[in-house]
Amino acid sequence: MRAARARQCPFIPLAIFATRRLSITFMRWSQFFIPTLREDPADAEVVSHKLLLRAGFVRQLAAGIYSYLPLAERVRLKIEQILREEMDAIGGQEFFLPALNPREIWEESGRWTVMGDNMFRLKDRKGADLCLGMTHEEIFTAIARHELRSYKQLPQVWYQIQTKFRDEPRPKSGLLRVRQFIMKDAYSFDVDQAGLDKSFKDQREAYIKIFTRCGLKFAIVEASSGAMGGSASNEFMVKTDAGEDLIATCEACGYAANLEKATSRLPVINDEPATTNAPEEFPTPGVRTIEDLTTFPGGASAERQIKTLVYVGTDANTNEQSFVLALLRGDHPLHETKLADALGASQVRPAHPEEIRDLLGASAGSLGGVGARQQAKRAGQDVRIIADRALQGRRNMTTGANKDEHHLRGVEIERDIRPDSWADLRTIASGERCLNCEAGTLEVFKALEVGHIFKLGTKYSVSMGATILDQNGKEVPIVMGSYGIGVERIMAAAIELHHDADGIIWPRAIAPFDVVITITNIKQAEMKDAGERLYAELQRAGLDVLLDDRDERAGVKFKDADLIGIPYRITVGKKIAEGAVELFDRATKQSTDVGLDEVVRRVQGLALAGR
RNA sequence: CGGGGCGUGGCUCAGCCUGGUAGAGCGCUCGGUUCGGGACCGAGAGGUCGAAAGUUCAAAUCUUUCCGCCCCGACCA
Repeated sequence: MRAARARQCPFIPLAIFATRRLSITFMRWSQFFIPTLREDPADAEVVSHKLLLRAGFVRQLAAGIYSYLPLAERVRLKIEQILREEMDAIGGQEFFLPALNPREIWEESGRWTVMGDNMFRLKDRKGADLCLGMTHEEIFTAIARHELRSYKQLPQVWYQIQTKFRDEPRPKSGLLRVRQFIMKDAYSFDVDQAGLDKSFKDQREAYIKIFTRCGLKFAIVEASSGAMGGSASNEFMVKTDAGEDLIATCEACGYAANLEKATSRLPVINDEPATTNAPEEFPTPGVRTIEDLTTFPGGASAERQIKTLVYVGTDANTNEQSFVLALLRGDHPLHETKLADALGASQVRPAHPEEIRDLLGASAGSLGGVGARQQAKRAGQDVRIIADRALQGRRNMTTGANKDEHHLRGVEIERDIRPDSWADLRTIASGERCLNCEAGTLEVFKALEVGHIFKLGTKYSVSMGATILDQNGKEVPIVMGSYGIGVERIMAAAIELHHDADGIIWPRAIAPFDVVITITNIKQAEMKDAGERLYAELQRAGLDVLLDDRDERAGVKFKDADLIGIPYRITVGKKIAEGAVELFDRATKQSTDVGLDEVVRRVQGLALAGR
């Protein structure tokens, strides 16, 4: 641990002289660059953004682009050190790959197109296309395919801590959603699925250690793999209203999933048998919505209706677009990611009104699955019908007739519509029963994604030709995994979780300093001398110490110290006459008198306990 | 990309509706008094009012275009 700390502050172990000089020069508040602000900056909305600005950690350069000032840099280095230690502990080897990538490599995987406008692109002087890396599957795979030949070389776990670029449609919330950020991304290379399972498990356990050490409370949830491809993925989520994801958790059994994946148990509905053996059309003038039809005479309650949504999906492999009808129970909202996943689509969008009319001959509000295929065929189109599982076995339902202001009743889905496939398409809601256990109820929370691990499988190795010879001398694609952590998001999440009205309360392991010494009156020699002595002793004890030697009133110093969130403060004041100082705990705001001879040991014990 | 808001000293904002040539608080500099929870008094420095074009005798203020930033939505490995 000591060696690790030394690496983080390269000058310390080199020479005693250097240590004293540099430290004494740069860790004094009077010279250290900490531009605190008295008022909340106008542009900041979320707590972490406000505090990072106010406490002098960051400054904004452009939308979603931030400069990290010395305090933030120190936090960054501490987080990265934890990342390195935990990656190294599971056999990870650190790389450093280019952020500037040629177009060709991204075309091999197909993601030059898939990434769309989210990718920053540029041309060099010769006119060749380049991009700024959003993630590094392609580049690592390119190295693997050239250099890895035999199963004997596997497994490999490669990682880097690198800047990523994403042209977010809407950067927001300070460091939570930015266009340039630092990511620890790791990639595993295995011979087979069993190897991947092991690598994935190693990463998962390392992630638990990392986030725990960083002072975050988090949930591990099942998630969609999305454009990354692959078979399984887990997200590491911090519950906070500043987050943009929604997750569902079950207190009873610990089930947790992103809403894009979450399922629940619904009460069984026993339909009355249909009175007819075919759907019956009836006029519904003025009815446009599910709601309208619930109150229309001869209509149906929402859970007895079939909602029909027309989407256009882009195939993830061929990039071809096609129409799809998504069928849900009338009172169930669609989750678009679930639809995309079910279709194997890279993206889906609602069809435009004209497209709908051309396809089905009616407008939204009167659409239905009955006869939709034939309608589409007449229009020279194909349409795939995919139905939510909650509709399975339902009969005597009501839905649109594909004829404006007409509906059908007595619809039996399996008989009258015969969907091409069934899938979980609906968005679940808080309070629904957990599917994973008997007793639990699901709660939905807002959460911030701080890490995401994927079982990629052979998506990249196949498309990019990364193969090795297995034990039988047979050429097989390498089985890959991909594992990311957002460094700034850890920083911001820690603040979202740990702050009060006075400012940040850093978790000890990632605080920019372990302790701040506040000399209440710098002009009093006795206080100043005692502060200086403590400063030197604490540094010698291996702590990161900030000495507040500014010629300011005590109140200003206390406010600033609280704001920037150093876990411990030693106040050198009047009690110095009796040989005592105060030890202030930022988190609990408890202050205790401690003898000068004892304070170094006390602080050392407290601060290092958090490592 | 759709909707909304905002751009005025370093920061937070007023002035704009009703044109007449720029203000406050905080911060900063100097002097003095203070000195354990963002002190007080006095004296200062600091602004092409986001940019361009237009209207006008005259534009921070009115008009047009553009740029930037924030929020909601869409989107989001």
